[in-house]
Amino acid sequence: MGRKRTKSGKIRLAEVAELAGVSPITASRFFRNPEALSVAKRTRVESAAKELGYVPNLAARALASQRTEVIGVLIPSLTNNVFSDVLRGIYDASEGSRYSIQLSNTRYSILQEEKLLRLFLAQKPAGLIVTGIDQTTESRAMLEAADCPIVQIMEIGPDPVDMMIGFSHYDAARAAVAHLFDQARRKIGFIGARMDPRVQRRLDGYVSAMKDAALFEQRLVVTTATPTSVTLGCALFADLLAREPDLDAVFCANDDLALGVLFECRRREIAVPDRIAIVGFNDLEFMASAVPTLTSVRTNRYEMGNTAATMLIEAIDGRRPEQPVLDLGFKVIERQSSSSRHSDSRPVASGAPAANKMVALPSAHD
Amino acid sequence: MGRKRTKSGKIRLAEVAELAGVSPITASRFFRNPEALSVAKRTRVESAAKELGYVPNLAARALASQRTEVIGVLIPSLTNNVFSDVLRGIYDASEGSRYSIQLSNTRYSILQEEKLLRLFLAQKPAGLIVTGIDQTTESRAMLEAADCPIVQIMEIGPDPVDMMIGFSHYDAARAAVAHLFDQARRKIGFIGARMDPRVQRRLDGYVSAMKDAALFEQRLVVTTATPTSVTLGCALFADLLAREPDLDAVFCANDDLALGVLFECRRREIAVPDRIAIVGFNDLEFMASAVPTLTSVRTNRYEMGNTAATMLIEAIDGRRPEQPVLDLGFKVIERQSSSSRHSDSRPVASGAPAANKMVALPSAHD
DNA sequence: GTCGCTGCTGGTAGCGCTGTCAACGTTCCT
DNA sequence: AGGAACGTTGACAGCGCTACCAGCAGCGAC
Repeated sequence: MGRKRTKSGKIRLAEVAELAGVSPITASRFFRNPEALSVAKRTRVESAAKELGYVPNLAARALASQRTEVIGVLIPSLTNNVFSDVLRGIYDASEGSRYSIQLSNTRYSILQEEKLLRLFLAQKPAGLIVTGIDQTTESRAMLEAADCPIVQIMEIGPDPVDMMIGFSHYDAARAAVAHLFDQARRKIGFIGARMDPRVQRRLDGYVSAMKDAALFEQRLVVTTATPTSVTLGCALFADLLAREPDLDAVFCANDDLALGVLFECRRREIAVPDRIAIVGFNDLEFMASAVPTLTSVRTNRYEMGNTAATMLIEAIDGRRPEQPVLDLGFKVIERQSSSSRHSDSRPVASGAPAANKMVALPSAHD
Repeated sequence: MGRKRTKSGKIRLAEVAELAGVSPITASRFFRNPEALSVAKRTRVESAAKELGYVPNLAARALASQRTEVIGVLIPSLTNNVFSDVLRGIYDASEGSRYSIQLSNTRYSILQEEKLLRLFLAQKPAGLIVTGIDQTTESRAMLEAADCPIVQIMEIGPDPVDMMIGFSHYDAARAAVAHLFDQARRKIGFIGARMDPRVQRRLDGYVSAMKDAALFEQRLVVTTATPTSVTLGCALFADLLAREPDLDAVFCANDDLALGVLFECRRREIAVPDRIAIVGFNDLEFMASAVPTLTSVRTNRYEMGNTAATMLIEAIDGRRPEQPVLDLGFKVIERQSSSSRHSDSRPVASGAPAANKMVALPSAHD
């Protein structure tokens, strides 16, 4: 196809305009608001651009228009599976739009977040996606003063900067504990790693549910600031069991920890769920394939990222959502690891788990 | 810190220059090449910039200098753990440099890759990181014509566009099979998903090793184009076992599949490693915690991304590496799942050329 | 027929920065 | 002493695009 662009690779808007027989400004308008052109000129510019293989110079556009077509995304981790799902949703939503994603990693530090935010804002982004609701005062002020749409993701809270999409980690944890109560479990331990604000809120939910049932004891809780891993799940569970040998269930703040607990149980020949029930959080793919299959709290991570980016783009284009705060809810997916009904020896023709029983439905709005 | 910038948020280089008592161009030089200034002016500009909270306008800089400070990164998947480690390495290396990362997802499509490449190149990136060595002819031509440094990552091959960093998937697979031979395994199955070029080369390595030992049989190979998952590992293993009940080992093209195989063995009460040995690929964190612990081929993913970005940035700044192709090697980490000795993990084979020192995988848990 | 409106088009004037080159002062050589 | 060489600085002229506003038809309303 491309044949004319052999001159020197410098196809400017002016060249397109010349070939189309219009002024540069008309050609410019074609790319920003084609409807404003007469049909005749529109087709002329279109074919001229295609013929020349014109690609707009984004830097010039940004300089002249005083705004960029960049969406800044601040997330705490690039490794955590949870965020890679969210990110995929964001990238998928940005494809086909004219916005590009600029990603930065805060490494779970709100000071780092503040620094990155300052950097982003200086470039006048078209929009911003930030993780969580626990910004520094300074960050909060910058976000509030920013003249672009902003979406906070991963959780919901009472006081959105602008838009917000997520779910209540507190309610989700309470639902997980309630499920274990349903299974007649009483001595329910909690293990958590990293203890970022969202994990902390899961712990808070666990604590409140346990207190409501007058079953809370501090020694049932084992946490660490160390980043999460399966190996860490093994170790934390070992600690918990040493403290509390009568344990009959563990609620893990994420699925990696839950898998570690499962492995540790197997290593020690502790029957799951007969002696100890296990519940994880996030419902990563492997939970349904483990043996026994592992109960978890399903969260809508891809959808969260996708919806956040979609809402943001719509807001940038002037179509603000009628409902700026969106609760995506969660579901407790009951599987063998916490089920009293012994469906243990199932047909083994395939690795696919049997149908899952849903326990709780989307969370309430705050 | 920032106090003076309350005027109107429009601090330009001219303001900084004025406050520092120099010409704008001198102030500009301060940010690009501070060494070119006298010490007196340098400190004056520096403090003026800090006082005003000056942040350069990247769009203006890009327009005037005809180049951007963007490094384009093309990867096939945002979800795969392997790439999130690589990405983390890239982002870590880019921090502190003046380059920012622009990430795009090819979704394992070389046509999509070609399209994205065209898009990137039009913006004159400072450098490019692309995955693998299997580009379309058109992509290859564009890469060759690009006037920026380029690093191909994830594997090494005979004909680098520019720089290249990775390891031989073929050799790694051969080493894995050799390890199984050492453990007196003969009927070694292969399961693979997605079958992208790198997985294909692992299969090639497996096939060649098996043929060398006159043990190759087509029915030992089960593959699918479906994206990988633990559940898929269960299913593929079930297929394999149905075809070949006498199987005594499985080499899995990645660790998710290996975990699925382990779960399926447990479900069917097949003893691992007594009846069937399992070897995975990549050595993700959980492999060391599974019960039994799972043998895998360790690859240096974080280091690959980190080194690629570091090399690229150095090359952009004019310091090209003396060695443009870097083989990061691999190690077969023997664990219980393939060991007749039921021992702890130990490396048994290493694919790194003598010239390259093996650096331990930086903790994949984050 | 004139007025004002709407729809489309074009001219002018930058956006904030850097490439290029010239000019200056100083040092060091011959 | 003359001048070459260097280090340092500044003037100028855009980079490619778009905001803003003006102009100009064509139309209906009075």
